[in-house]
Amino acid sequence: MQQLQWTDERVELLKKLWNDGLSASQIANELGQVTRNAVIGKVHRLGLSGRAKAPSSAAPRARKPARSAPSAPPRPSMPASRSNLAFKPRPAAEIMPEVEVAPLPAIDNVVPMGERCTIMELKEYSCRWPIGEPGKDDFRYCGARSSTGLPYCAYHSRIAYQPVADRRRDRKQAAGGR
DNA sequence: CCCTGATTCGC
DNA sequence: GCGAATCAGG
Repeated sequence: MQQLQWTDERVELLKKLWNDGLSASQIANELGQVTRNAVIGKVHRLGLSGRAKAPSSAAPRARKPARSAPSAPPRPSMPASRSNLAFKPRPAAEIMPEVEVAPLPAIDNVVPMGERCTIMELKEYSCRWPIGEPGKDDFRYCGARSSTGLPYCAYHSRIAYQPVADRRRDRKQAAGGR
């Protein structure tokens, strides 16, 4: 069994993705065969850590007393389900806000193909409107630039929040007008 | 709980 | 040098 080697190719991909703003676990998934710990470790060894990081996490830590004793597992409560996946696939209904998703039109076609992206390509500002069936091979997110603080682009924000506004307005009318 | 990067240290 | 274990924080 061949040990993992940080070939120039993989290192360059690592650098690219890291500078691109992807998280360590995302990069780990992209590279494959490595955990996010490995990625982080490599990043530090390469000296390209800290990309506009808050000083809070840079606070000194007490040294570990010892980790040697294998006869004394310190964390027996850790389940064997350690996964290096940053995200698990979720049904669209879980991702979407509180909105009755009944009569939503087939909006898939209005999203520019070029903007669609996988979960790995999502940025902080990317529109998270799901397109297609979660888990399926062609499942994508809208990916278009979203407004500040909103999980969706301007277009999908309207779709997502309009029903809420409608319900609120209707309730208001029903309460007041009677 | 989920996640993030940072750090230590056995290998 | 590598990366799991751990820590500290959001």
